[in-house]
Amino acid sequence: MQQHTETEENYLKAIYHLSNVTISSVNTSSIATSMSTTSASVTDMLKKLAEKELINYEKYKGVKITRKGEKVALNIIRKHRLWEVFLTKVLKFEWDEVHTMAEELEHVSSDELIKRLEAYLDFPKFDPHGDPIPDQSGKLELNDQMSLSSGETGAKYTITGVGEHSSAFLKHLAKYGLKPGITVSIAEIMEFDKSMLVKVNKEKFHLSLEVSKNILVKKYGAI
Amino acid sequence: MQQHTETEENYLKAIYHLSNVTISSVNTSSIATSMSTTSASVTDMLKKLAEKELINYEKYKGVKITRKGEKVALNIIRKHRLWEVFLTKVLKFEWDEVHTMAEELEHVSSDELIKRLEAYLDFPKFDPHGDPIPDQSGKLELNDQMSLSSGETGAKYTITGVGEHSSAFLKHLAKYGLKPGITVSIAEIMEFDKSMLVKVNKEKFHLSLEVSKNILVKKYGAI
DNA sequence: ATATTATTTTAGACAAATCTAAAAATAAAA
DNA sequence: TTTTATTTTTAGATTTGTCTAAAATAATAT
Repeated sequence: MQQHTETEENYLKAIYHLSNVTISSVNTSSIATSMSTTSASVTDMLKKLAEKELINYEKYKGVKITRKGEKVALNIIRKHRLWEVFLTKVLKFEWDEVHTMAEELEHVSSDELIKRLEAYLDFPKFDPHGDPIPDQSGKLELNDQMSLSSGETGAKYTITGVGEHSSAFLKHLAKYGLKPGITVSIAEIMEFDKSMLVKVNKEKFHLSLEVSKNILVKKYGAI
Repeated sequence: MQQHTETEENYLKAIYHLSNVTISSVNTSSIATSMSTTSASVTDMLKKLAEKELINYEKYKGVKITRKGEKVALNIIRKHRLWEVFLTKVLKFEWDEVHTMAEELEHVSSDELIKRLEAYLDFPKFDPHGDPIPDQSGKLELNDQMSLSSGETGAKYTITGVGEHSSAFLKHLAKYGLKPGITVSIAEIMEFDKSMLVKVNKEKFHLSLEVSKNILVKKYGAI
């Protein structure tokens, strides 16, 4: 069952994620960027993945992940997110420091281990960043969230996730105490640069558009 | 800090274990056997480990682990055993099925993760097989246990560990419900083959010398 | 449409860990 | 002390994933 190398799994995960933010097919250089490697290396790997029917690949025409490849990717993502819940909920790590550890743990854990871990954690539906956790068959609950940047002045929102997972961004949010579960209200939206003033328990923060764009929310009370 | 490959770590672990059951230096072929590989591969790796000063190696003369190498080995063993406790105590796996999973987890977990896991598990001193868990500095509590095979007729003993960790042996013991913590009394020792009849809560089992030799115990009440 | 630029692929090399087969060194036996 | 047997090491190949530099293809601009 577990017939893929760690590297193959990482490529599949990257391709899966890129597929969700790409209109047509995923191209070589975007994979190279997200994997911090060269296009030449990516091309080599694409051949291997296509050989295993995990992706559909045509020379010079980019890549589409197959049903089979998607299942593998979702299984890795499932493991990653469950480990993130374990690290924050059980071992009390901060939500902005668990990504790298989960990145390693996701590859070593057997399906059976993960099944038990999931039960032990009481079947969480979302990870600490608000991303949905696929079930054993790969199904995941869609979280119909909006970007804080499209909110209205005076309205109240509860943070449900983030649109950017870099450590730098997460640490930036952590400084303001912003994370999933926290409720904010928009006090003012600046006309000239669309930056906003938000209120969190009496404290006010100024968020640039770049930041508010990547904060995902639901209307307060809509959860 | 974590500058060694997984393979190097596995070799060090094997050499460390072999050192504890070997009078003089560890030879190439015993390492090859315990790693299920060839002597040629072992020789290659020994050069690499010697280069890093993790072992002392002289051509044709075998190997001695250095202080530095021992620290690395003990750190891996620490991780392995703490994960075994987690898998049995928290995820409710059986003691005879956790070895392989721990073998993978031991390499991915950072020292910080393990420190937190250890605290969460309430600083266990022994793993599910009765083997001592090294602390952060590599110190481990010596368990002064004896082999059940050297016990006396009529005496009562509590199982504290095993001298053999193969899955086959552990599953064999599991069939009789024998594991660390269980108390047995020796009903009879057969003269001709040193096999023994032991009593566990009113049930009697016949154990061959091969088996009783690898069951480690303490006198009942001496814990 | 042709020239220029950007992207993608191939070719050839490299490092890690492994293997088989042959050579060298050590240990055991005659 | 030779001879024989065993163990260990070297030599040369293989696999996986990577790289650089060059060639091929596609996209853009004039």
